[in-house]
Amino acid sequence: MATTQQRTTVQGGAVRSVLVQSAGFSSAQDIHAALRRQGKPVGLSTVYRHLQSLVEQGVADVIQSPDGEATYRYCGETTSAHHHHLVCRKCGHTEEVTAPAIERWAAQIASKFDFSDVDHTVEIFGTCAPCRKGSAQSAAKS
Amino acid sequence: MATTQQRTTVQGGAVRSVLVQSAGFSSAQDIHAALRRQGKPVGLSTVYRHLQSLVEQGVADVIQSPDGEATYRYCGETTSAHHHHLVCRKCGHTEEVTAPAIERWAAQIASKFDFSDVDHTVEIFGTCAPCRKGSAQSAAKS
DNA sequence: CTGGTTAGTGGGAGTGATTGTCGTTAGCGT
DNA sequence: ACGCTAACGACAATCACTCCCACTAACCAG
Repeated sequence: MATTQQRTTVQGGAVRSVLVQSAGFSSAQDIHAALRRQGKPVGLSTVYRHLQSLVEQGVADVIQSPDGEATYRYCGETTSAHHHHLVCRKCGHTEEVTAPAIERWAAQIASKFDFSDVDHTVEIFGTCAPCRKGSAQSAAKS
Repeated sequence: MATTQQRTTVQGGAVRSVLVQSAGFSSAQDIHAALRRQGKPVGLSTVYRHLQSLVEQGVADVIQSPDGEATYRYCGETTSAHHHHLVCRKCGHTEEVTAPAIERWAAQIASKFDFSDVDHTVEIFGTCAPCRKGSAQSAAKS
């Protein structure tokens, strides 16, 4: 009743599936390209639409890459709780990290300045060991 | 010899001055508009160029606003050290916060997963007390 | 199974931020 | 004051993302 009707479409599943399969964060454009590669020429608009709804449903996370591009990652079932990411800026490999201390700190800071409805973003970028050694990391994206 | 020559231009000073005067984070476009308003029609390219160099010099901070726009803030003299921000998502008021614990935690996480060249972003968004009360805050931006 | 209703689709145009180009302008050392 | 060249600025180009709208196909009766 309350929930708007959601039709299960082929494209919706495809987008979700790509997101699930990809290891780290992928941009909408990446996903669109991957879909075409798989022989499923899903429209760009559709990709964005599904990405947005996945985010709203809480099964996907968005972070803004340093160059201002929005990147998405499937984080649904594994982590119902709030968490953050440690992302390799070369291969895109992502580790999920939780830090209760950070959450507490954020809440503390917020109350200290009397801010309400507090939200926060914490992302750590670095270079993972494999990428550091084999600087020619070309196997990331086929 | 070694250092590249830096010419002190009127426009450079103007951009910097606008950044210093503005309370919170402003987008490049905002700054450009402010400059025109002040009767200094500085070119948009020039604004971006100066903003970038200010960031490189470490006197300005950039964060990506939720809608993907880059926003800049003057953070030079007050804080030579690494710090983060608590931003009111209504009026844009910004508090600077430092958290050695966070820095330590980030470094710890990084070494745990053997990541090097680590960088991180921590931004806290909330609604400050004044904005919460007077929910009809229209005085923020003219 | 069939038909109607309408959410979902797609592609192309539109938008808005940011970058690149290149001839012109104006600091700065001589 | 002169000349060299960094900096400027207007516009074109790019790029991620959104909008529009006619078309397709899911879902629900009958």
